[in-house]
Order: sequence, then structure tokens, then C-alpha cells
Amino acid sequence: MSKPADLPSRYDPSLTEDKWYDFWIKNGFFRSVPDHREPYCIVIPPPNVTGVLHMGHMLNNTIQDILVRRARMQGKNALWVPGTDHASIATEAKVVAKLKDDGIEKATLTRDQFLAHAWEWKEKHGGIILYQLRKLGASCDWERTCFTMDEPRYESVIDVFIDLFRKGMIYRGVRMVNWDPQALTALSDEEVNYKEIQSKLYYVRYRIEGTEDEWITIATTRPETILGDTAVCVHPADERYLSMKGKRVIIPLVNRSVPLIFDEYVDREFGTGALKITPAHDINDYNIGLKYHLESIDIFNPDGALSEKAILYVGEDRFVVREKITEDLKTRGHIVKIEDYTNKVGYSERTDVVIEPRISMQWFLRMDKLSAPALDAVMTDQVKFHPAKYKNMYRHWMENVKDWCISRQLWWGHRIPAWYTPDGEVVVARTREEAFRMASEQLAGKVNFSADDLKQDEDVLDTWFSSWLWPVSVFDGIRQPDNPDIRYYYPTNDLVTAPEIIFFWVARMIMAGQEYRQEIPFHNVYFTGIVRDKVGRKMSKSLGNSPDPIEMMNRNGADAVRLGMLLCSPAGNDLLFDETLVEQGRNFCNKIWNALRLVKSWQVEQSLQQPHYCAVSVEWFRAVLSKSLMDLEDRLARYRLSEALMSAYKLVWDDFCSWYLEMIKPDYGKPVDAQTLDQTISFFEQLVKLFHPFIPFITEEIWHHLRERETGETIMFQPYPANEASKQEMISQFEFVEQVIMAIRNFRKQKNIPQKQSISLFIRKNNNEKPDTTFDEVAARLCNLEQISYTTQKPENTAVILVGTTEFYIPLEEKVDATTEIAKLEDELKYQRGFLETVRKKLSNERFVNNASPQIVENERKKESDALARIKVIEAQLEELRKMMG
RNA sequence: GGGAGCUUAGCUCAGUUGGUUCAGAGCAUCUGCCUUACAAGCAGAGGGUCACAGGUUCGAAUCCUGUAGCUCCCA
Repeated sequence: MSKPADLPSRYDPSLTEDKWYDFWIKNGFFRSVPDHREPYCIVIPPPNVTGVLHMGHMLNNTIQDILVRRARMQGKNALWVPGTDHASIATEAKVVAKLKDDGIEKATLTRDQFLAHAWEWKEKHGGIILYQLRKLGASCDWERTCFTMDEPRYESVIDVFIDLFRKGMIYRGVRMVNWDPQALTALSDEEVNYKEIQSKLYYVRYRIEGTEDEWITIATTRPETILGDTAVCVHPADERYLSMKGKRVIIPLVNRSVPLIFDEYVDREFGTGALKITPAHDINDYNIGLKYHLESIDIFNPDGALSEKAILYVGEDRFVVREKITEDLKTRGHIVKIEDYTNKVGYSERTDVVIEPRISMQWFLRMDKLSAPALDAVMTDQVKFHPAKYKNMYRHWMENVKDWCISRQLWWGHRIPAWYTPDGEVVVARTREEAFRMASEQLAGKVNFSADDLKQDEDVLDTWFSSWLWPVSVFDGIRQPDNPDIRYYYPTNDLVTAPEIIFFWVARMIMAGQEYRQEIPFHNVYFTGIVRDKVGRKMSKSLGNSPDPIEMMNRNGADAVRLGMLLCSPAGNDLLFDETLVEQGRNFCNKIWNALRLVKSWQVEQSLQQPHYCAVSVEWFRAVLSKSLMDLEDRLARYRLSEALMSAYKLVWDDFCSWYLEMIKPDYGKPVDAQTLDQTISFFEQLVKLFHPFIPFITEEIWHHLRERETGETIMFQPYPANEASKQEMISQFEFVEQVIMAIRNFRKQKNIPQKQSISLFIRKNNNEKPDTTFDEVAARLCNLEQISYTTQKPENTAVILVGTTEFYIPLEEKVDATTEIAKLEDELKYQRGFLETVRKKLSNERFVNNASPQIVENERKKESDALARIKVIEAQLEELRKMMG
């Protein structure tokens, strides 16, 4: 326990935050192992191992920390599992770039050599973000830190692949994939961003075979793909082309003869109604190619340059060729016209290069069986979404889900456990030896090769194929389905993540949970918004509009940053971040800190009896606290964290600091009685406890200042405040007093009467009301009233204030200006009469009285009588004033 | 092109099954205060045709229809 002199007037987080985090870690407070208590568990959405902390992580992890810290205080065995994912594409790109800087080309390395470099990079740079989370106060059980490529997780992924393959859910297929020519890998549909760009629509004429000067004109945005054309297609009902039935056309420049086919797929309105067909480079064309058994000519190399098959421009980049071929077509008279055209083009989310649709052999996971129960789980609220509006989006996706392309042409990741025999047979197995055994069995001993001749698939699995197992694999529940951890912690409670990965991750985790645990992975999903800058742009490195979170925490303290972010982040809504929000958080910390300083500055006088005004103030605050706690509980239960925080914020700032502390504050230099001080400290303890999940550091610090604590004691495990029995009627009683106090303050201000100068107050109750003197002393102290007396008549030379139907008279030194008083009262009277009229209009409407619920009608009658009472009082006042004027 | 959602104060958002005294909060703004916990503060004030137009109803920010604008998802 500290002396007030120890406390500076400004709260300095740099003196407390690191100190308390070390204390928590040293005492193992974040550690969780299964026991008899109810578990509460969150698994972290594993940040990318290449990542550094950005504002999105800050928000997301603050929310998780709030949930887990609160559960811990509620006596649950709370566990927050941290970890990172390996991020195939991003990490491989980083490592390749780093090697390049060191003068090493990836192509000169073997796979093992490359992976050695990658691991080295990971050990050195990976997981910085987890250290940064400590600064934020994250109460993760660090002993359980996982990585998607550590041994248990790696093996789990491989096991799952093998299992799904054997169940017939994984297959290899030739498909049109989104090819990233820079990363040299296929991407899933979700990793492609479509952008609207200004481009050109080229009208190119192809000569009809066997004619000298008969042509058909097609329109295309990609003239370079003409080299891969294997047909031209028109609508069977298109009269323009009916006469050409059965003809063939000649592809320009390469002079290939291809069929003219007729299919209803073609949109007659678009371009010329004639469509060139390039099965190798367009998904729709590919499907038509399948239907008509067309040849598929892949004219591109993996890096986007033209291949041998293109015949022309071999080795040149696709965009260079677009320019060149346009010129060449022009020269030969094939270009009919070129129009400006706006279309959407797919870009790689990772490398931002234009996606090349490409036919390749990939591995796919069948989704139909997996998605049905996962859809059901969300629609029936077994997994609850917060906010629920995302259920629609989820359903739409799940009902139209496509098979998942799970292979990636990279080295960094989980290598696909598939082995090829020299004959091209494929065997899926954990090891080469097992694969060889299986191959031998399949071939019934007719094996003409050795285990060494088997070649493992070169590709790795999509990173999400490891992340989707996360809630199970962090507990090693794939390899050891019966281990105590998985049985105790699974299903987890809450998942906090961004809506943009609802399909990448959330949906697939539900599927994996149901497939491997026969149970959903979590009960609630809380979707955070995207953190944007104050003009609404998404924060990004390239825009440079993101503040550095670490620096911000150094400047203002982690508590202030947590508070600032959360105050303005309703669930599922984007949050427009502005550093003034952090200031607001910092100001709050300072406020509560100064409340501590005030309370600590009071001297106790043991012999002092508790004065009446303190006793009622204590009762009143007990009631307010109790009500607020119910409110808080309700909002937290509905995951409305920012609203919960706001109500707690106002409880501390307005109710506790502005009202309660002012009510009980002893006169300057005077002592406080022991009972009031003790009750005040107890309230303060409740307040810091309820705030602890939101601002863990300052609350621990204050909690230790409030009373003498044992070594190793912490606020972290104190029971979370719950509302207790209290006199709720005190709240409404005091509401009236608040109005009176505010009216008197206003009056002082208007009349320029300083607070130091005491005044007298006379009270006249009207409307047969009885005086309620409970808070008279409180009011007298807050308004510096030397006396309060009740009267039935207006005393001489006093000004009047009306609150409800009670009149308050304040004696004035100067003469009361009756004219202004009358004018004011007349305004008020006019308003009241108008109001009365609208109420009576309602009440005289038979349909209202008959249709509205009795309660509503009763309310209207109450309004009517209140208004009448008030009017009566005003009229009486006016009469007195007029009499006074003579 | 298909689907979902949004539009309330200068900004960010609440607003329960339609119903208390002209719609609430935080921030921002303005006014007055260096009052002995806090100027990172205190005491006050102003600010909204609830996007627009119809409709249902005794009564609409709330329900229905249409219009405009914005956002997201899918193709």
C-alpha cells in the first residue's frame, strides 16, 4: 500500500506495464492445464509467421484477451493458445528475396537446401509478432505456443491428407486454376482479387477456310491468346452466321484451320456474337473444349512467357506479346477495330500480378459432404455468429461451395505425401517405405522398381489446409484423439476473427471439427471489423497510413491503446481509427489514477462516526454499481464489447468520480471516517476488477495500491464483480436531486454567484407531495447551501427554480427582476399547455384508447396529470409575481 | 449480371416485439472556470425533416413498396 506522495499526478504506464507483465509470467498465471474446473478456451487465429503487429492484430487480440481474462476471473480454467502459421507463399517469397540479396538463386538449390534456409529464416525472424503481443498484455499460455509446421501439427496435416484421400474425398484433377506467374503457384479462388481496369476490346477477323475474302470477326480482350485458339463459336440461332455452318476458319498468323462451332453458350449481344475458343486459357472456353473435344494448346510457360507451342513470340512475356501481335495483326489486315473497354481482371492477392488461367494437374478436396453439416451447424446456431448478419453470407457460400484446390507449387509447407511409380501410378502414404509396400501390394508383386525409384509429389499443401485443423491440432487431437487436453478443452468457446476469412478459415474449421471430432470447434465466432484510417481507407503498408502499434503503446501505454480501439469498434463494423481515440483511452487511465490519488490522500479518523450524507452516498453508489453490473453482464453476454466498455467507462467517470467521490469527499484538510473510506476502497476494488479484462496493467497497479496485498497476489484471479442486493429506489430518488443540483449550479452561473459563497434554499412541495430529505445534506455539500428549509409560501425577494412540481427558492441580494421571470414562466407555461394538448388529443381518440395497450394508455394519463400539476404550479407562481409587481 | 447489407448530430455508432416530456451516447465544437485528485481536468451549451417519396396504423427512426447513394460477397 502506498502513500499519496508516491503517486505522480499523471499516470505513467512505462513504470507499470512491463513490471506487471513480468510478474504475471514469472508466476505462471497464464498457464492452464486440465483440472476439475469448467474450461474456457480460445485458440488464436494464427498470425502469419512473416508478420509484424498491425492495427488489425491489435484489435483482434485485445478482444481475445478481454474474453479470456474475464473468464479467468469468473473462476473458469481459462486458456488462450498462441501460435503462428507458416504462410507458404508469403514466407517462400521472403526467403527467395533474402537469398537473392545474398546472391543465391532458388533454382540453384536443392529442395532440402532451400528448406534449411527457410527454417533458418523462420527461427530468426518468425514469430516476432508473438513477442509484440506481450506488450499488448496478451495473457496467452506461451508454453503451448504452436506452429503449423512443428512436428505435431505437420504430422497431423499429413495424417489428415492421407485419411481424406483414403476416404475418397481427395482427388487429382486437371483443372483450370488461377495461376500466379510470379509466385509460380496455383491460387484458390479466394486468393484472387478482381479489379476493374481500363483495357481494349480488339475486333479481329479470321478468314473462312476455302475462301479468298470471306471473314468472321471475333472480339477479344486478349489478342495474344489467338495463338492458342482451337475453334470459333457462334450462337446456333444467330442469323448472321447461319450460312457458315460446317465451315472452318483459319487462325491468323499461325494459319491453323479450326472448326466453326455452334453453341447456345455464346452471348449474341457481346462484340460481334462470334467467340474465339482458347480451351487452355479460359475457364468457359475450357468447358466448351471438353464438350466439343477440342484440342487444348497451352501457349504459356509457367512464368507467363510464351511457350514453344505458341510457335510465334516464343519466350516473350504475355503483355509484350499483346502489343506485338496487335501490330502484326494490323499489318496483315486482321484488325477491324479497337475499342476502349472496362473489364475485371484477376490479380494475385500475394504478388499482385495478373492471374493467368491455366490448365494444370492439382489436388482437390471434395466439399459437398463436408459442407452440409457445417452449414447446418451455423444455421441452427450451434455455432453462433456475432453479429448474426454474417449467417446469410455464410449460407450463400456454403450452398455454392466448389471443391477446394489444396496443392501449391512451392517448397515451404507440408509436402504432399503422394508417391509416383516410374509408370506414373500414384500411391498416398506417410513414408517412401510405406508407399513402396503399398505399390507392391497394388501391383501384386509385379514390381520392376525399388523404393528409391518412387518420386514424391513436388508440391505442398495450401496453408489453410493446416489452419483448418488448428482448434484440433493445437491439442494434438488428430494424432492422439483421446488425449486429456483435447478432451478437456475441445470444443473451444470463442473464436475472434475477421469476416474476410469466414470461408478461408471459419467454415473450413467447422468442417474439420465435425469430420475429426464429430463436434463443432467453437460455440461463438466474433467478427471484428477492418481497421481503417480516419478517412476510411484500409490500413496498409503501401499507403503508409497505419500507425506503428509498438510505438503507440510506448507513447501512451497498452491500456490506453486497448481502450481507444475498443471504444469505437462495434462487432462486425469497420473501425475508423484515429489516434485521438488512444488519447481518450489515456485520459481515462489518468482519470482513474487520479481518483486513486484522491482516495489515498485522505486521513482516517478512527473515532469519527460515519456521517449521514456518507451513509446515503454509499447506499446510492452501491445501487448504481449493482445496476451497472447487470447492464455490463447483459452486454458482454451479447458480445457487445464496446457498449459494455462504454457503460463501465461512464460508471467510473460519471457516477464514481463526478458524483460519488464529490459526495463523500471530506472538507479540505479534514479526515474521513473509517467506514466510509473502507466502503469506498471496496467500491474502487470492484471497479478495477470489472475493468481488468479491458485494461489489465493499470488495474493491477491500482489494486495493489488500494490495500496491503500478500506477495504473489494478483487481481487476475479475483472474482469478477457480480451485482448484489441493493436499494434500487435510491437511484431514482437521487435522479431528482441531481436535477436540483444541476439547476442550482446553473442558477449560480447565471447570477454570477461563486461556488465559495454559500446560499440558502427554501423548498415548497406541491401537488400533495411529501418532502424527501434523504439527500438534503448531500445537496447542501455539493451546492454549498448554508441552510435548507421547507416552506409553504414563497419567501420575500427570492428567485424560483422549478424541478418537477417542486419549487426551490433562493434569496437574492439584488431585487428580483419580475419581468424576466414572468417571461420565462410564460414560455414554460406555453410549452406545457401545448404538451397537454397533444396528450389529451391522444386520450380523446377512441381508437387510441381502445387499441393501445392499457400500459400505454396509463402512461398517457400519467403524462396528463403531471402536466396539469406543473401548469398549476406555474400559474400560481405567475400570479404571485404579478401581485408583487402590483 | 446474381446475392447480402447499409443510409440516424460535424465524426463513429446505439435505438429491443411500432407507444413516456419535440430521437440517445462517446468524440469533436462552443461558452465559462488554473475550485487543493485529475486543464490528459471541472461546470455548462449548441447541434438531427432519422437518405428521399409513397403506403399501412390511433401512432412509424422502427413495418411494407418504390427511388437514390454507398459497401461487401459471388460470377
